[in-house]
Amino acid sequence: MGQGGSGTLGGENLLFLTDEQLRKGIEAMFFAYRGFTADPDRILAEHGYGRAHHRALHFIKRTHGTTVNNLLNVLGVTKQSLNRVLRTLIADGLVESRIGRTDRRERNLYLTEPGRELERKLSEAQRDRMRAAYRAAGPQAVAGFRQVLESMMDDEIFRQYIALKERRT
Amino acid sequence: MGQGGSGTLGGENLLFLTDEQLRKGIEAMFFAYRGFTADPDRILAEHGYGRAHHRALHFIKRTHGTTVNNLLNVLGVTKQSLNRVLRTLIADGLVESRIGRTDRRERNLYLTEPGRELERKLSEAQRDRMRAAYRAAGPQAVAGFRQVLESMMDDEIFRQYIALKERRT
DNA sequence: ATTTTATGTCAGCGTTGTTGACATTCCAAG
DNA sequence: CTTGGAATGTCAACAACGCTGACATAAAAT
Repeated sequence: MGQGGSGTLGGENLLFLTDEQLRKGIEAMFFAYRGFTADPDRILAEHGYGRAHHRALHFIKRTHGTTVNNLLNVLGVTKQSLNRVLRTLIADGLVESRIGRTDRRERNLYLTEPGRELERKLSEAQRDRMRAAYRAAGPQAVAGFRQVLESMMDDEIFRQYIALKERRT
Repeated sequence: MGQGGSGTLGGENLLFLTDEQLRKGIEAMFFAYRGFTADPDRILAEHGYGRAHHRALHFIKRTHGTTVNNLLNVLGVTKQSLNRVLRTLIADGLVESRIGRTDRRERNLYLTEPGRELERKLSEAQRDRMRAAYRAAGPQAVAGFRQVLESMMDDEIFRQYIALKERRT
């Protein structure tokens, strides 16, 4: 949808896609992503963690009881890489790993209370920045922002993630 | 332009900033950034380089003759970290490092022809994806996209970069 | 001329990505 | 039931790229 109405989008609407415009978009993405991760990074550093720990905490919270396998599909890293991060989180008591009931090879992952607390702190910092950016830009800009981001994702990965969430209900 | 009409943005427009909406934005940022870097990453891997090399090539092209010091301010990394990357690029003949004329401590950095060629290949891959996303979302969405990204940056870093570009003219 | 400051290089460490080897568990074939 | 293969997760070792510390060189200040 939305592509049918190309009649209103004349050739002049494609002209604005100069290399210079695209370059500005690319650089904006680079600088913005740095801002986007800056606040959580500071909190993580205090705890001796890195960005990978944040991602794990985030998605374990999002999909309570998920397995290691599910998680690494979403995160797009190898299980070995994820495992190192999980090991420290489990050792520090932020994540609980229970052996699967139906399949004993699987591990179901849950946040403990301390885990939820740290996740909340990280999320809040990131949400604060996102909220400030949203407010400064306005609702219409936000809609555009989301549209462009969703077009920029690897469709494959994204659909996988969506499917994963739905499978869990 | 466009920002003057804040009168049309009532309180109800702030209500949409639920935690759930913000979370979606955060995840979109995460997935989109992965898509954003995926194509260049593949090309870089073929050459035995990483993302850091891409960033260096990009900004050396953008600001021809820039110094190491300028570059690491833009990139937001330590000079030691940047140096490792620069060393390989110089050794491989993609970047030329000339001793500064006015200040012999400085090194002015330039892309060689092979350097320009790789940079072009990387940029094109990234621009292709950005262009596709822009086209799919439409001009208005693009404007919003840029607005939100710019609000999300660390002002300090961004202003530094802008100032840097202007100082160079 | 000597000390201080600025720029860039070299060495070594930590996080987090990678591949390879392996233990455990499940399931299907015989 | 047993055996062989597939799936899940863990352990080990390596590479990319952040970081701090130590240092050489050049410029600037005293």
